[in-house]
Amino acid sequence: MRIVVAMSGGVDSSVAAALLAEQGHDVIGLSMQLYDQSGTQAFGSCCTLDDLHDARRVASALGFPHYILNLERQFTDTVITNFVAEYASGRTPIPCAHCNSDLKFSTLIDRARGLGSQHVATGHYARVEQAGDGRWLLKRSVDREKDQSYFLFSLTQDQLAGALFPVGTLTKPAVRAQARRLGLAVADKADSQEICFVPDGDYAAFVESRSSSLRRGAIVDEHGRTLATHSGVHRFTVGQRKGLGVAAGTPLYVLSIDADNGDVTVGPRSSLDRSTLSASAVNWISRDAPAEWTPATVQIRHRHRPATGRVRAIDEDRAEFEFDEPQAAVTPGQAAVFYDGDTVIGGGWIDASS
RNA sequence: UGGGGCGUGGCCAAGCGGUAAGGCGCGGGACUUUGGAUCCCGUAUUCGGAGGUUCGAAUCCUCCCGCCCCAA
Repeated sequence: MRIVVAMSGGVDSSVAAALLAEQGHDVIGLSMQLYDQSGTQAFGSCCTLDDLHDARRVASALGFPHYILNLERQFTDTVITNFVAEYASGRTPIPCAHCNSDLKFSTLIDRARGLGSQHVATGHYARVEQAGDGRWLLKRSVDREKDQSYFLFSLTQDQLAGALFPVGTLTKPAVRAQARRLGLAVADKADSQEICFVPDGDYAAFVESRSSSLRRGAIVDEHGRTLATHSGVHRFTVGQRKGLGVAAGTPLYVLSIDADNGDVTVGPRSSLDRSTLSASAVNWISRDAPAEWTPATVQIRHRHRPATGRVRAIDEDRAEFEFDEPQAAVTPGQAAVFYDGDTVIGGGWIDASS
């Protein structure tokens, strides 16, 4: 069948494309150009000119077509706009999750259809399976260390129906081994990390350059006493320890951020624990929204060890989760993804905790 | 300028004659397709200043400088 593969230029998507091509599929490689690269500075880790070039080389070596889509405007309108707005409002965004749902599995899938393909493959470490009732399931990858199902929680049934994750059943070492076997030039390329569109990792400066409403304010303790001032709520995230610039004898962590008055409340690590969370824009995948408390595990950030507890839907849009054991730093803006074993039940964006 | 206390790295702070603990902060690294966390490493040739005593002082003595408290 004809399959469009989203190629970032990294090892994973390259191997994904190569394996599908090797299996005899009619592969078309697509790469997304996401931001202006007129500058010569070294951009982050994904989708740079060099990466696009790497993707092209892989496609060329394996003999399938490769096209570059200029999605700068869409990327700016969705991912970057959301990123900046979230930070400006005192929340902590996950651009990768938005990139997946807003670009890779929406815009890209549209282009795929235009190319006569119903399928989009990526290099994500996750699995898609169809249940007996026809429902599409999103599951963790075989390599639990690399699992990226967390970033894919918002995929709809339609999107999952057309999604393929060829490396989801492989371990990372196996993927690299495949890359070497296939003679791919990217076999030893470093894993990507950090925010791809922030060149030097200074996301605060990035936000400052794109936002007109930066909220300055005070760093206060749990009793409301001012300890210091800060130059913007976007520079903080719940659970943050470093960068507060306040020496208190004992480590201080950001407990909450109030973008309305600019207060960043800090306190000891023990004050970070929460026993419940609520999330909105919840996407239910493996089942319909549960009206009753349902046993589940939840991941509240990438690489968070899943916590046990129970979940239920509050209404059409929202869900709440009760932890068996308190969890530290439940952060608004991050995703809460509910699992039943390896299967994603659903997930949403955290907006409160208690 | 009566009485008392104190001045140790950016902050806090041990040490009170034997050759500068520790915490926080900060810097670097590891980890990581978000941010954060976590872990590891680093961070005062020098103790407000100048003399003196001593084999040897941040630690004892003298003077000076600067803070704080009480009393006026």
